[in-house]
Amino acid sequence: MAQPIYTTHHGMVDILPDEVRKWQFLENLIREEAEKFNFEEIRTPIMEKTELIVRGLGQMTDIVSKEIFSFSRGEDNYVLRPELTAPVVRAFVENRLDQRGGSQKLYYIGPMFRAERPQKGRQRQFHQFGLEIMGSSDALADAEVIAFMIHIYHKIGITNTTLKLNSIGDPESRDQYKRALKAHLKPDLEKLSEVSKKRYENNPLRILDSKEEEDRPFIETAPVITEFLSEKSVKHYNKVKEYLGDLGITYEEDPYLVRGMDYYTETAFELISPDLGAQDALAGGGRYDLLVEEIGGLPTPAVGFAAGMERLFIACEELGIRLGSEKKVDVYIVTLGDAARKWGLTQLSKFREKGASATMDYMGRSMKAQMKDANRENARFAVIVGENELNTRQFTLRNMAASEENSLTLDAILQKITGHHT
RNA sequence: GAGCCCGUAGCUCAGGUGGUUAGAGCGCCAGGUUGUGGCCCUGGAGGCCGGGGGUUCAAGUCCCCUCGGGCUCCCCA
Repeated sequence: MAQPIYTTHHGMVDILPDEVRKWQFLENLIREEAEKFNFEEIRTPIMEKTELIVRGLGQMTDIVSKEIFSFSRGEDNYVLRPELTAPVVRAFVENRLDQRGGSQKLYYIGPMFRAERPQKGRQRQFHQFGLEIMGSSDALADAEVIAFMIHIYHKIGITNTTLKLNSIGDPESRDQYKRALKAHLKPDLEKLSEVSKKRYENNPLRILDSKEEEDRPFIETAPVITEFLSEKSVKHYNKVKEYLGDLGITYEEDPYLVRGMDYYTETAFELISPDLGAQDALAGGGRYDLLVEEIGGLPTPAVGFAAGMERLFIACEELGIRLGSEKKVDVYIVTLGDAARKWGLTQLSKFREKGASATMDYMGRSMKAQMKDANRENARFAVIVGENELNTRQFTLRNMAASEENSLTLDAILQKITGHHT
């Protein structure tokens, strides 16, 4: 096929009208449900200062070290946001949202950017929705965040998921654990995979979710982080599990679950779906009690999650779930001749004012072609107007699905259509 | 960053061992019905066979390069 001159960037896709319908459906659902949970939407810029993302997520993370779209303007370096927790925290601090009192419950929907090699369920521009509760260290907050996440998938009909749960504790117990883990691995360091060798120094925890075959035996015998948790962390983790139990949410504890960003503390979780293929994480999140302070705010505990929207759609497709409705229009004005076309143009607004959607042909096509178009557009009614109708002021109203026609005045037609409508 | 697979109409795909005007279904447009959609029939538009180079009398078909796409590893949403 002849190649188009201009195309989207590798891994970035156009969302076309037929697809947008399901996006709007999902976005509306998220907004409705988030409002029910009393969350408020926050929108932040697409780009952020590089320093925020590097400090927030951690220099050594995969995202920062190799997946960032960055550019500079003058002295300043920017990145296209790869996730939204750090930007939301920035906005929280910058705008002193803590001064609104109580805990802040925020949700977001929007595009993120990561310069990875695209594959199924992975794009360079992708979309996430998520929420953050800022200001509470209570396990109730963890439970609510997880409950909302699960709730959305259940609403849609995606129920065959696994919630993986872990606690990575506070920094002190994590340091102790790191030391123990390194001590455990040290004798066999040479036998570990290349990636793991590198991580041994700068990010030993991530060795735990290595999928390299050669690492498996050493991971299996490794100490488990839960044994190193402080009393406080254990208490928190137990509370989270207790609350999830109260909510009837089942989970699977996974002591090897370590999340990709450095800012996580205590609770970590991921929602996995068997319908996604290689990229099986639908959503993930956790607690980040130190991030606000790290970024320059007052010490503020927080917890949140982010979910991939494209991945949610993939799961829907696998499960045969259709989101959103068919396109349709209430009225299609079919005209014959110039006078009728002019009449049609001026009458469209009458229908629109009454709350009905209305359209007509713009291409001067035959009546047959217009009827065909009305059918394709899924019109509920066709209003047919030619010379006869203009003279008698009696217009033909055709119910497309029923194939019934009546000759009526415009007022009667308006009433009939909008009556049906409300 | 590494591996594997694939590029023929808008879409899904046919085109044995190279052979003359490159096909089908769906979709699109028009006609059959001088004022009536979906079904049916007929016709039409639409392809530098992703691009470049090579082999050959002859390349959609064989070889090389390149671009684009898909999947996988790593990691994440």
